[in-house]
Amino acid sequence: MAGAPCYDKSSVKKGPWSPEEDAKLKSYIEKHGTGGNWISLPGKIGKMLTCSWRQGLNRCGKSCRLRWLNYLRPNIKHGGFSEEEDDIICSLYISIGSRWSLIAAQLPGRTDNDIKNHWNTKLKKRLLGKPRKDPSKGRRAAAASCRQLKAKNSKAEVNGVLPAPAARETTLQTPNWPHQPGLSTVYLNSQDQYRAPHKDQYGSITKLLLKLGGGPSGDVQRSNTQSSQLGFPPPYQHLYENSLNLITSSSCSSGANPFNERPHPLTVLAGHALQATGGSGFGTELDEMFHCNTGKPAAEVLGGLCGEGKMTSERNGISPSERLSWNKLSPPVYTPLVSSYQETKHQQHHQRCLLEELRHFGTQ
DNA sequence: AAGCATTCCAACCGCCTCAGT
DNA sequence: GACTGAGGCGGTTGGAATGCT
Repeated sequence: MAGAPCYDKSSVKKGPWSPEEDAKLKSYIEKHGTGGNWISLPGKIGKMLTCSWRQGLNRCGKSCRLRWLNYLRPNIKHGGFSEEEDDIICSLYISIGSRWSLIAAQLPGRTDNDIKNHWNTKLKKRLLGKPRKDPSKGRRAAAASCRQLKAKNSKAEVNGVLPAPAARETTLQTPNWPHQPGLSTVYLNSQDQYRAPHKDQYGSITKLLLKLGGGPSGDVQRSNTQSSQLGFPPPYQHLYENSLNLITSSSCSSGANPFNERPHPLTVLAGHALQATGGSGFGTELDEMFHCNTGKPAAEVLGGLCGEGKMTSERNGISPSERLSWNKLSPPVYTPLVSSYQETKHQQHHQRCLLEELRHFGTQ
């Protein structure tokens, strides 16, 4: 049954993994692979035990999977996030929200859990303006480095491989990433179908963007750029621009509509700006375009989206069946805009044109 | 030095989606 | 189409480490 525990809670071990457990799991997977079934993996490990490991791996399959993916898998990096990585994380968070697995896919060696922790403990506070001391200084950071080094080396020792001193040191060095590595794949994972937002999926990004953009009473500096018109103070404009660039690169390189799963960032940002400015934050051109396509002002079309994630069929004026099919083709927010192109032979081309148009308004 | 507060992160929990039947 | 099991994901938590007073 979905959601049911994958194991008998009373009989499996929980809590931190011991070096012995790590060694058992790592050794088995390196020799035999996962076999495509994590649930049965602990049992398989028990059957192949040698004399030196009389006890099986008394862990649930999910726990094994998590441990492998987040810690034991080769080429995993922990800590030491570079500024480039921080930038990418922030930009992608603004673009797609808390989809950590997608963000992690853009940062080789990083796990979704690591990025999530990094965001929650550092980046979020930094962006939201909570003052912090330089995290690279202080006892805690130093101790963390020591812990990390110790863990790395003890792991290697468990596996019978003691890294050379030079190798040990390099494990703590900040990785040197190219500025925007491999970003064209962020939306292109065929497994990543559109998923309806659940819970308050947009809530966190709503708060963040409102904070960045200033609220109705926020003291927001204005400039000639659309990003600042949308309410972004200069320190955060580059994040906004970067998020657009990331999405744009995805779109251009694939030829597919990269926004099948999520609203265009401009749309989200525009909606938040609308909320933040009480509906007066939009240029008349964009408002006219929305009205021309939907018969409704941009405030009505976009404002509703941002608070609720999805628009209702009643609001965007299409039938439930049409809406169902369009859910697969484009995010709900675009339904009223792109529906006028539905009859054409080159539907995707027109969608891209429309997106270009929207982006044009966003970057002018 | 002691005690409380805060930070950090590994691991767990529960929900959702998908594939197989 | 309904059901089931497994994988995957994001939110949350427990507790150790560290900071602060």
